[in-house]
Amino acid sequence: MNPNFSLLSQPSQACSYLAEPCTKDGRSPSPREQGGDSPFPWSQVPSSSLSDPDWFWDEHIQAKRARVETIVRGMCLSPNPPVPGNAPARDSPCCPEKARERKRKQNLPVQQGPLKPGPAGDRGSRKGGPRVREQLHLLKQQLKHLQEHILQAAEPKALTQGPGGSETGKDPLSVKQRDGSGSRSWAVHSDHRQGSSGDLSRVEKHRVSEVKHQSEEPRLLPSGARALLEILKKELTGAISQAVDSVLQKVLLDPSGHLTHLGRSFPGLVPDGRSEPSPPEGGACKDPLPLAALPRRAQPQTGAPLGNLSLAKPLDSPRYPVSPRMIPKPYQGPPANCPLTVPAHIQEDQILSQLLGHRPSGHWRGNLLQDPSPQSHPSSEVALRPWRAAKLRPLALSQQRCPWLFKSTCLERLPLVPSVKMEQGGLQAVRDTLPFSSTQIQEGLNPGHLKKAKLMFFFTRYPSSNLLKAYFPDVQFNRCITSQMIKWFSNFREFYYIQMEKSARQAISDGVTNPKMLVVLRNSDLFRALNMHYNKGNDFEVPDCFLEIASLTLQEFFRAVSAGKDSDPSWKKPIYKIISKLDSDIPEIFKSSSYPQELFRN
DNA sequence: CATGGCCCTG
DNA sequence: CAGGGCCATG
Repeated sequence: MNPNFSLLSQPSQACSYLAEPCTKDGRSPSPREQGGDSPFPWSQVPSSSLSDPDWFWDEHIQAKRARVETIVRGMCLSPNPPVPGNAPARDSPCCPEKARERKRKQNLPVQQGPLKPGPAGDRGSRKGGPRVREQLHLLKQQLKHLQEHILQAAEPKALTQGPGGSETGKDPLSVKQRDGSGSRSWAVHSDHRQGSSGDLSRVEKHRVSEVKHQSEEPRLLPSGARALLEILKKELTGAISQAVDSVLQKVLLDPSGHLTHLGRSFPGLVPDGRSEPSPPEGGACKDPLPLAALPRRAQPQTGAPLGNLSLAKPLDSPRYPVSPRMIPKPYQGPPANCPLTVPAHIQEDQILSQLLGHRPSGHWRGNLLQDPSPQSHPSSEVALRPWRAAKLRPLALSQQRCPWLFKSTCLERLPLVPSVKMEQGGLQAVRDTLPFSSTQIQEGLNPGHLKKAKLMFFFTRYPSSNLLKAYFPDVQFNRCITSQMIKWFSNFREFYYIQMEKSARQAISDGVTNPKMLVVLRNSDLFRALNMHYNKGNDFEVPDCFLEIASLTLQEFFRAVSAGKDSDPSWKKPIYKIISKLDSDIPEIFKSSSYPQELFRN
């Protein structure tokens, strides 16, 4: 018995056990923290606005107004503050252009908002913010005027209310006490955090309170004035409610765009449920390491046991200095047979494919939808079936994809677009401006495809051509392409089996007798070799299931060789047969045509 | 005959 | 990794 080999009690079990030993390594998520989910002013809006005393102004109108004000303030804080002076240069390619866009947008119907945060989301928000603000501003002014009228009409007493302009003029505390909304304020607070429904319900609440107040005040007024007051109030509140609602919708939709934007780094986006999907207490086992503590970049795509987030890189990428942020660890192996991983993948796929993979086509989809050209495919289908869309419009797809594909291929060795954000900004611009001319994404397989194929090898050693077709939606498959890709995997296997055989023989010569003692760990030479081959740059977290398969393969080779079967010319066949049955499901994320982009960074 | 896998070679 | 030959399947 060689004590140097760790024991794998049950080879066929939870994949995440294998790598445990290496589970430490203090990678700190801090750098990402800064760049990632931090800058979301809008996320602060709720709290700041709620803590604002204005909220409890008993005068309902004032309250609404305060809300509007708050929202406006929030908008000002939003990612692209139009505030002069500190305009983030990185995000504004060219100011004149932006201004033009804004102008243009102003003429458009205000609808769009609820339309879906889709592709145009980013731009929409950019222009939407200011636009909404201006609308609000107008409304505010109107409100002011109306209020003045009302107050004049009402009575001098109103003067004490000092409604004029100061939304914070009044002492909120007294107000609070008066209507005993102290506790309610809290409720509202929590409501607000709930999201849209909360906001809506709050609006309702205000409406209710309106009624109450209305019954009180008006009796002091002459009937005529009272009627007028009521009408005005109604109109006012109605208008404001609408405005507020629409603004809220915008605010709530826009951020979602941003969210998805940084999806991978924004914790909130990752359903907490995600932590559950880990294998029955086992997979995550001794990894109570809360998700929060882990580099969050890894989470979203992690559909699997996070068991080994860290085993990650015992190896460091030799040549290219990788900033921590650049190590996305896109995916944690979803143990082939790990249940529970599916939902996560799906979610991830939805999110990513919408904003990553299909962002480009999404762009087109957007156009399609907006431009109801009769001949185009039913937009619903196009919208609903990204893949379909891609297939239906290969030309468009290639046209749009090419530019940035080129770009990334050219820059293959350069730090790659760190995130979607970049793509949205810079690349989108590039895409929009580059001529489609030299684009023949066509039947060509680019290095990205190869890389992706290699990564897929971690999950499947014997992919069917259909599977390949499914996972390379941006490839126009033909006989040639298909066989080339099949050939790739054949080559991958070859290397893989060679390594396995070599390693098995090595173990034998090392005196190992029990195949069960053979386990492929992340710090083993074998793993190093494999990783080097399939995951050069080490920017992908090799899934545990692969390690398990590798271990098994190793053991099989060991058995065969030590049994002297290698004298038989086709002694490997049985092994192949075994291994060929152990393919795992490939994470949905790989279906994203742009997924490999993420990994181009070496 | 077509497809796909393995093997060997460059 | 690509090519080409060989072989097993269907």
